[in-house]
Amino acid sequence: MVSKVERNKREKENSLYAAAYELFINKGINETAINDIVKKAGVAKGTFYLYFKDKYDILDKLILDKSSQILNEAIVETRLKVFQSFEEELLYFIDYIIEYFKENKLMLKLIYKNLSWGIFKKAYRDYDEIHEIYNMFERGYEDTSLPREDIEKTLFIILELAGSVSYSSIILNEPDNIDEMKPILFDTIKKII
Amino acid sequence: MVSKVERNKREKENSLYAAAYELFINKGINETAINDIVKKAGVAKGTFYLYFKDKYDILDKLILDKSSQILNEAIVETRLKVFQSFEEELLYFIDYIIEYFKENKLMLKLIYKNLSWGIFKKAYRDYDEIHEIYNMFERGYEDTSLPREDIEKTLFIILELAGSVSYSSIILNEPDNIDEMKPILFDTIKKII
Amino acid sequence: MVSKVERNKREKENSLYAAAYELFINKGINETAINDIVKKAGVAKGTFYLYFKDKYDILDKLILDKSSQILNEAIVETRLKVFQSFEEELLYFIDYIIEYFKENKLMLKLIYKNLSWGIFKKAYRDYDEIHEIYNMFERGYEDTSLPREDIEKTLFIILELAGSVSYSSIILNEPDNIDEMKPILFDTIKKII
Amino acid sequence: MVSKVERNKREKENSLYAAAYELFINKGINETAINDIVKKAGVAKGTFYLYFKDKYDILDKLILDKSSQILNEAIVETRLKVFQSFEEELLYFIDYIIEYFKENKLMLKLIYKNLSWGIFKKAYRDYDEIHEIYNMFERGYEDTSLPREDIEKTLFIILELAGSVSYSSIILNEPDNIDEMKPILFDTIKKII
DNA sequence: TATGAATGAGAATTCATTCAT
DNA sequence: GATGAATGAATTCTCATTCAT
Repeated sequence: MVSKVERNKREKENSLYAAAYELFINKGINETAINDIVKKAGVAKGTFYLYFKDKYDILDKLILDKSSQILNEAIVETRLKVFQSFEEELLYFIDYIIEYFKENKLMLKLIYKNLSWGIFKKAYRDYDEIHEIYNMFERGYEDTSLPREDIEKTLFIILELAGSVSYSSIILNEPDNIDEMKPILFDTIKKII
Repeated sequence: MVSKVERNKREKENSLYAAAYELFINKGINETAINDIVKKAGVAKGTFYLYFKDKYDILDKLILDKSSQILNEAIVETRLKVFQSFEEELLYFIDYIIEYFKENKLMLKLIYKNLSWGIFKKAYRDYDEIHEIYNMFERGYEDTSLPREDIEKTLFIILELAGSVSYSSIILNEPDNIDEMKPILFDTIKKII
Repeated sequence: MVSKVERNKREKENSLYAAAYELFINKGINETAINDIVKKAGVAKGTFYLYFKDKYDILDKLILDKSSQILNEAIVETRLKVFQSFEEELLYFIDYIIEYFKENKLMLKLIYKNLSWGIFKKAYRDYDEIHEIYNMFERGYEDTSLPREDIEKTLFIILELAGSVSYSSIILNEPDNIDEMKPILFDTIKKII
Repeated sequence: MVSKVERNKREKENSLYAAAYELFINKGINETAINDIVKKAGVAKGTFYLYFKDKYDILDKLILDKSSQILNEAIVETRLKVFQSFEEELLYFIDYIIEYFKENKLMLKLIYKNLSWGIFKKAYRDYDEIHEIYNMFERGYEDTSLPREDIEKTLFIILELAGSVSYSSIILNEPDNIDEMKPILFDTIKKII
């Protein structure tokens, strides 16, 4: 059973997360002070330090949490569908994430600029569902003689490509908006796999 | 003739650039104070504000300057060589930049995290040599029926891909070091064009 | 019961008020830096911003406080006396304030140059005693058919007159010192009421 | 004959005056830097110091100039008219100034808050026309046995009264707007003389 | 006279962190 | 665990004034 005290702790921590997310998104990270976070969260300044080391600690945890969540959602959704080919499956997965970020531009901004592979590797260890991305990809290549490492690297390259092109087109509309870029991006990915 | 005063101004401005670059690279942007910059540059604090609005102003100008410079160098070097094919030419150009950043990791870190396409578009307008990248690419496609815009977008995609993969492998060794990644990156580019 | 913390806060705030007053009076407002205030008050610089927005915030509050205090003192003293006529009562009240400022020239200087009617209206709302001035005046006019508004305006005119003449004669000895000006000022007021 | 050099000097000085006036009026004195003034005037920073000691030097001269000018205008206009009585004449004179400031609120603000009697006495010495105010007043009292000094003081009192009431009603609409205050102000002045 | 780049002291303000309650 | 007043170093930025040209 979770005690009342325990629940209260969780609530405080969560309100800190929620406040920090809101502020990082809207004001930017540099412009957000711990003071702002605790005020918005409705807790005392000292309380922040009971849960987090500093601003970058809560930022990292936030990024990790949000990005894992989105990836997981995309995986779950992809698994629910049936596809004719691996290509179709992969593009559906990527498209799902792109559509998500189209609706959540600010979150994309926050995540993309601050998601380091260091954080991501942690997620890879801790969150089982993330492995599923790799598994899907590996299944797609199981008939080829490509060494396992090269498969991994190719996956990485595709994800980097999709990530950087999406970021640029969604956030900056450069070189064009995401809907114009998608066909070319998808064509390019098809060529790669 | 350039007057003594004019020469003196240039010197101050340049020493500010040099100092800021050194500090941004080694200490990081957040950790560098205007105070640090002027001290290193050997000018008075007020002098900084004579030339720049704030820290981010000098940063933007620095990024623009350094990245244009590198691109230009790569273009010039590529033009000096003779190639059998467009593919060979493009890869030489990309390789030149990758090799440059392999030797200047800190500069890559500074530029990649802070180069916005907004800055870059400015460079595209102001620095003639940058157009040359596009021209090279266009010549490569002159026999195809691809519309001009799609050529542009494809170039963009290739540069984004090369950029993000290089950054990740040079700076973070993820998913592997740059020398291991290069063959796969180049293969991928070949598939795309 | 007032907690220790609460008492401590009050002490800090008061020492800031006292220090600011001393400095504004003796050095002038422009010449007083926040630094001077906190040093004199014996608190940390940040503490100032815990209580006040900036220099003009503490100034306004100070002016409001001091002027309300003096007005209140004058009202209380006037109420203690018995007068033959309203004229006598009003002149006693005005004289009380003039005499006070004769002894506190610097305070007069500070208040007069910075007391805006905006601040004063706030005092009128918040400090009950201030209403008493108006009540006294109204009683003096209760037999006349003058509309209420005109009574108010006449009071205003008399206070403006007394204020500006006192300021000029006490601070600048213009056109003569206050003791020479008083008979004429009082004659003038008698003519008005 | 005025040399070209001489004319040029005057132009610079005048443009400094004009710029300072504009800025003092619109931004306030504290918020106006010498930098702002020279920029607006289109002269070099050093030039300012060839003509003025500091910000308060140009301010004083400006105030003196503007207020003398207005007084003079009022005097000239008053002299052009014929009046039935001295009372009528004085009120016309005061009304002229009030109407002027009704149209130039910002100038009133600047002048009233910064016109010290010290400056004004200087004007009294230097500008002949100003004596005319006193002369007009004295003529009004020439049949009385009032000593000269008391006449002067009464004039002073009336001007202070008119000044402070006008300022308050024009700038702050306190206790009412100037058009509502005028009848009472004029009645009061009538009672005084 | 006129210029305007350079100065650097100093003013305002922020903010992470501590710690007594 | 939770609080929030207090701290003061650090940072940004301003601006009057000088002086070589």
